[in-house]
Amino acid sequence: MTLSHTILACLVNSPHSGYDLNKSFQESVGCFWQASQQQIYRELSKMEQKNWLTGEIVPQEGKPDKKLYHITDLGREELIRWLEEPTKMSPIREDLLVKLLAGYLLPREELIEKIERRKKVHQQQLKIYEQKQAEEFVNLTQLPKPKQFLYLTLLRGINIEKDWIDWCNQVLNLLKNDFNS
Amino acid sequence: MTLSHTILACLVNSPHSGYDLNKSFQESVGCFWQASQQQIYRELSKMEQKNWLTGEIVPQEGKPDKKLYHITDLGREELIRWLEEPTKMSPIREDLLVKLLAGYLLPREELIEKIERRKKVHQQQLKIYEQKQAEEFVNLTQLPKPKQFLYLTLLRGINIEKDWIDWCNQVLNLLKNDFNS
DNA sequence: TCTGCCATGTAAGTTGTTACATGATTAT
DNA sequence: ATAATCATGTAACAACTTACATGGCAGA
Repeated sequence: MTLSHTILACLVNSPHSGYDLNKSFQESVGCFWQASQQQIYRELSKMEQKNWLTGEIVPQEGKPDKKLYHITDLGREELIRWLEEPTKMSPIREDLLVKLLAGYLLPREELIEKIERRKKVHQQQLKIYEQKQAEEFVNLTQLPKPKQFLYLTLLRGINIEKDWIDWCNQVLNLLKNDFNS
Repeated sequence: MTLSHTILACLVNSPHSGYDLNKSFQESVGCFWQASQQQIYRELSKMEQKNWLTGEIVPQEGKPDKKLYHITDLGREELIRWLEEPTKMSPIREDLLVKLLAGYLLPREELIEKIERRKKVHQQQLKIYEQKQAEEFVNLTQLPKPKQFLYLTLLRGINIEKDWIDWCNQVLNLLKNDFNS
């Protein structure tokens, strides 16, 4: 159950509403942890019950009320306990690779198109990350700590995307030049 | 539900028992799809009910009977239908990155040790993959098709491991030299 | 004798996905 | 008018994890 710990990590510095968290998960956190809105809200309720968080209802003008969640001492203790735990590797489950495993059942052009489409997706994502890097992380050493550590995760995102693009190129080369149809 | 399709992809060429599949998932398939023994057996039952597979009980000497699963025409059709579908990106959920996000809450040495431990794991896995590459995939163009396509997935495994190692080095450098404790 | 391999499964609980539901405000 | 943004939730189902359970054979 690490979604709860990811949420704790987000709340350590500042309170967030479910809505805020959902946006974070789509933006910064999304490069290493994905969660849907429904998961987030359900998890927040559970965490409030466990007293890892307290919810504060904040009225707003012209907008519906929001519920700001603050981390409690218990929540912070739990986060630190978990941080110190040994870390397991996360499982990989990649549809595209399964399709490639059975790729000889598809017409060659169709397969190549699939890989090329995927390559484009990663190129786009890379662009987004690199833009962020250039905009938000200049003068890295002068930034506040939480921001510095966020940078390390962005770096991972950039590496992953570059790596995917490399692999796509390798595969496209093999499919086009070395594998006979 | 892609576990079933991964299993179909494994069974296209030759029948396997649940036990065989479990081993495949630990070895070759494991670099892009992980599944536990329990998941595999449960999925096989479901697939047999849907008539994607037929089970054949094979008595053995000195060993318990095994149940060999064969793909049916329906199963093959389903696989091809799925292969042609557009492919979504798989979600990433990486504990280590979450820990890094909150890394400023841990003593610096502890964090560095975590990253170094992880780096070793990836170095070991890379060694295994590269050994495989050298042993099973010489004369790539002369190998049978299914083996050629399996190679493309191994290539992905190798890339992933190298990429992790690179990232670990980048992070270790930053933590040791640029980030003040 | 104890570990590991062969071979299959059940049960309970936690996570993740998909679809549905509400309702006001702001911008085009 | 229509869509997008803000903001929160419920319900049902599918998938995954962890623990338990059996039982014979082979080798150190």
